[in-house]
Amino acid sequence: MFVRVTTDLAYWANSLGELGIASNSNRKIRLNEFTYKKGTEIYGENEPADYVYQVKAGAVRSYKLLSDGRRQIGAFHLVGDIFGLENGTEHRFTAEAILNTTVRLIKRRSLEMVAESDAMVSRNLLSMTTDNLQHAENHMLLLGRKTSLERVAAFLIEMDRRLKAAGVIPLPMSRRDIADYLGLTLETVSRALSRLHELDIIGFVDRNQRQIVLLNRGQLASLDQQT
Amino acid sequence: MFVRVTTDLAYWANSLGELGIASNSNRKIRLNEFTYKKGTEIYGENEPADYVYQVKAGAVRSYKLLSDGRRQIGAFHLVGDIFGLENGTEHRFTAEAILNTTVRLIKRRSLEMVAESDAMVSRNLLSMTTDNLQHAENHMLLLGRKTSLERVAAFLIEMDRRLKAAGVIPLPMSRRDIADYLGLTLETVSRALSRLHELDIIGFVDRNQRQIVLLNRGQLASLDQQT
DNA sequence: CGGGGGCTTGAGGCCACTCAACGATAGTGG
DNA sequence: CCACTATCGTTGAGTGGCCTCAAGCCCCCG
Repeated sequence: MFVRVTTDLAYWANSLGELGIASNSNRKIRLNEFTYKKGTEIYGENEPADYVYQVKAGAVRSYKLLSDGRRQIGAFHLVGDIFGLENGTEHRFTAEAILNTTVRLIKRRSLEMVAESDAMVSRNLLSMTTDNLQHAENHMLLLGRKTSLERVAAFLIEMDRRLKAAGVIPLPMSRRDIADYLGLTLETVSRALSRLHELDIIGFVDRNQRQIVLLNRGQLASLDQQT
Repeated sequence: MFVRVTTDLAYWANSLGELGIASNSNRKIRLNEFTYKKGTEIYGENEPADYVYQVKAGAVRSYKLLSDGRRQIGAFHLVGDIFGLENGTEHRFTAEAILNTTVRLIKRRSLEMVAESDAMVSRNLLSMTTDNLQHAENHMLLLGRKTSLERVAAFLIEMDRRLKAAGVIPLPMSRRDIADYLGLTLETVSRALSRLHELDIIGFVDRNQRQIVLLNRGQLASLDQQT
């Protein structure tokens, strides 16, 4: 019933190798790596989507802009995440490095070739797209119907799940990034975090408040009115 | 580069037939039809996803609920649209008929079997999922960052594109549905529509205000701050 | 004809936004 | 190594856009 899913570019590169498909003139398939400095753009909205990316180190934000500068971040990409995978030929978001970030790259065309002959890779592509869709669907509920406190609670729960390191959550993104992800202002995010701190639901570790520890996960979960 | 996409259950049923796969004991693949009365549930969130649906007549809303009743409609499904397609085994939305609605059904398992051997159907599945994802991505921007007037303008533009009939837009859904789609209250939607009417951007045709005509599409588009 | 649902409109309230000030920190250049 | 500056985060005061509550109209439908 369930299909094993390998969301790793290395697997796909291997598949390319096994198929005897060489990238450029090399016989061996090589995953190219590239490092982006903090704050730099990886690709822009509506640019041709020639590559697919996987975060090796660092963190990335994907966002859309309105003409007057209002920004909506659609997703954060953390270590291991694959992003920039589009079905069409153009990127639908702008992607920027939040920290100095190293990514692995694979040519979109190569990936399409693997998918053509490897049903498992093809299934993985669909599965990844579905995961993205599911995330977007849940996020629509958050953006359309949740209060500021519920949004921030949901955000912390998501980040706890995705990047917990020894009990603390080392957030790579700023309050403004969080706000633009949650459809709030940075002040509202800050006030919500202060409130959670007052209530002894979260604790701050470092001075710039980027490391957070969950003191009461149950209470946090109850603040986010899930489904 | 571009692949022809056939988003029609009839095509998939044909593919099943060509593959010699019969549904149940019948030799011929038959697309079952079913009619739901206005307001009835087609499937519920978290129910097993055994079927995929295509709207033949009527209209459908897909939504998520919070425990206290807050509702977020993720999409409206109009004539021709396919919905209920999940990659996992469970539906992620509740689907309800807005009007008396006739749907065509196909077994999910059958569809998976076609996709297994027909690369084109497989591509179509990915393409449909991508379309849904793209819609959700745009909707996140709307829900997170647009004003009430911009949301309503965007809604009218979307509906104009999707169900225009001889210049007028015959909206199947109530103000409450529109509000739950746009992350607003029904009163705010009503006020926005009145405002657009005052500005001579839209006109009402019938008494219950469900038919709308766009008098100035350009002005409407400029009210919705696209990308 | 009576009841109920859908829509509009008005009055008032509240939650998140705006504007502002301030402290702390990290990055920069001398 | 140390000012200097820009950036980030918090907090307070006041505003405003959307929500809440309410009333009334119209139409559909029993």
